[in-house]
Amino acid sequence: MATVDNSMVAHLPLFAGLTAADLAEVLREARSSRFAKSSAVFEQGTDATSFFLLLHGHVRASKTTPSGEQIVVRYVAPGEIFGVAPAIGLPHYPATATAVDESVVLVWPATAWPRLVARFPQLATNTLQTVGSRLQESHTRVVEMSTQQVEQRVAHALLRLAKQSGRKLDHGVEIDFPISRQDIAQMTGTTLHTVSRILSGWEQQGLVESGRQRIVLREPHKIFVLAEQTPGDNSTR
Amino acid sequence: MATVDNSMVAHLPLFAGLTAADLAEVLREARSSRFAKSSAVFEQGTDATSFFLLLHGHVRASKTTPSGEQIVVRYVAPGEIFGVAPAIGLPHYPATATAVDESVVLVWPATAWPRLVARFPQLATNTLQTVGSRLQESHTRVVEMSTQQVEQRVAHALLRLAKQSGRKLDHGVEIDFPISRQDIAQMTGTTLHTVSRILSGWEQQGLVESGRQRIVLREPHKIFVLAEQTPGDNSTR
DNA sequence: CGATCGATTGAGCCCTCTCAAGAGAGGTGG
DNA sequence: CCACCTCTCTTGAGAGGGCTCAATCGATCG
Repeated sequence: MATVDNSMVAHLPLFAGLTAADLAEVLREARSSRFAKSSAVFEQGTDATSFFLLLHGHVRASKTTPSGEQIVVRYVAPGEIFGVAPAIGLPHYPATATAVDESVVLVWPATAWPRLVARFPQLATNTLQTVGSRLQESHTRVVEMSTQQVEQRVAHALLRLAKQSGRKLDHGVEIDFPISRQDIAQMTGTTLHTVSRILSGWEQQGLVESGRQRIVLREPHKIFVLAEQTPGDNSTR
Repeated sequence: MATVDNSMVAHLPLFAGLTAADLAEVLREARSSRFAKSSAVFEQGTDATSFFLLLHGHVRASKTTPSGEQIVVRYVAPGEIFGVAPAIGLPHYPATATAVDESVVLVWPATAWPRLVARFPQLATNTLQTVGSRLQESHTRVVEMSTQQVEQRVAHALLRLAKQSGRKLDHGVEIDFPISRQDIAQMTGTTLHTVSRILSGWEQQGLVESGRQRIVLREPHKIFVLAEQTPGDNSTR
């Protein structure tokens, strides 16, 4: 296992306020690990024995209900921490993490967390900010699911994915990892059929260009307008 | 402003790991404040100048969308912290906090947070756990909104409220603060009309007893069964 | 005792889900 | 390299859960 290149991760929010020496000390406890496309990094319900930082690739965090339905919690982009169950005191992972790409992650043993936090309190503060912004995102999602129609929710979801993991092409912005209609349905609380119909409609209007697990936003601004439009604006809900 | 009674709050998770002397030092920076029923503790979008700990009463955190729709983020019970925007690095409150009861809170100035955390790192760790569990709750809500029908969501919401703020009566469990059909609708992503119809139905079956801003669960177990039942269990969603 | 706010309930509609087929794309093994 | 197989996507038809619109009732409070 090679030493991690410190300079690559030094600027990440997780390590804000740490000196180079501190960083080296933190990284010394981590090992890096590679995950093939579609392989699981960890499974919902299993012991939370590690926490992670994504270096390359993309990871999908999803939850499965007792009755077998799945929902996508979030997509993790490079530079983000995930599997933070140990940091928030959960003995088991509340979700499954799957590499959707060939992915490389840093892995710390859960037992390192208390030690690292005691030594570098900044880590706790930085993680608190990260978890806090995820809480905001989750609340945003609740608001959207409560107040918007499916088409608006899908539009918002795609815009967010494009912002987080978009690759600029000359004819638009492409979501930088394989994503299916089913995935989008699980992000927006609908069915793959409805997502398919919506994307087909957008395709005919020239808003998107999409195929098998692949979506290009051709007219992000028009999609944004779609996302914001309130069909029937009911303020009493 | 009287000194806060330390023994009342010493056992709270926020202060876990602090000595009595530490606690005194933390509390010295807080003042206590009273809020009348229906008054705002803080408003969404305003500067996050303080963070709070609820001592008595109940506080509703709600978000308003640009188009005027409201959703209830959570109800705060005594002993919980709220308005933690300063701790998670938000310059403005992302929601409005309203006392639904006559309520008493401890108030710290936002500027105290960095100082307190530097001096007592345990505070950051403890807050991280709190924010983490709220993230879990929010995800649970997303899962429910994605996979369950309105009746199940209402059942879950009421059971949660009863567990968090239920008062045992001889004929059931009463939600310990005023809560309207509208509030429940805003917690579950539906309309007050649908909530009203559901509760009317339950009332006829003897599951609940309810009135103006008042709900008693007469048969918590039967409501639990209702909450878990999956009408049409669709595992492909 | 009037006014305001919350709750109830009916009627009709529509957005989205469910059920059902089928087509296309990509991967794989012989 | 081709045939096959699987996985994803598409699309139609029909049904229904919950929303919208509308009106009324009841209770609480000043």
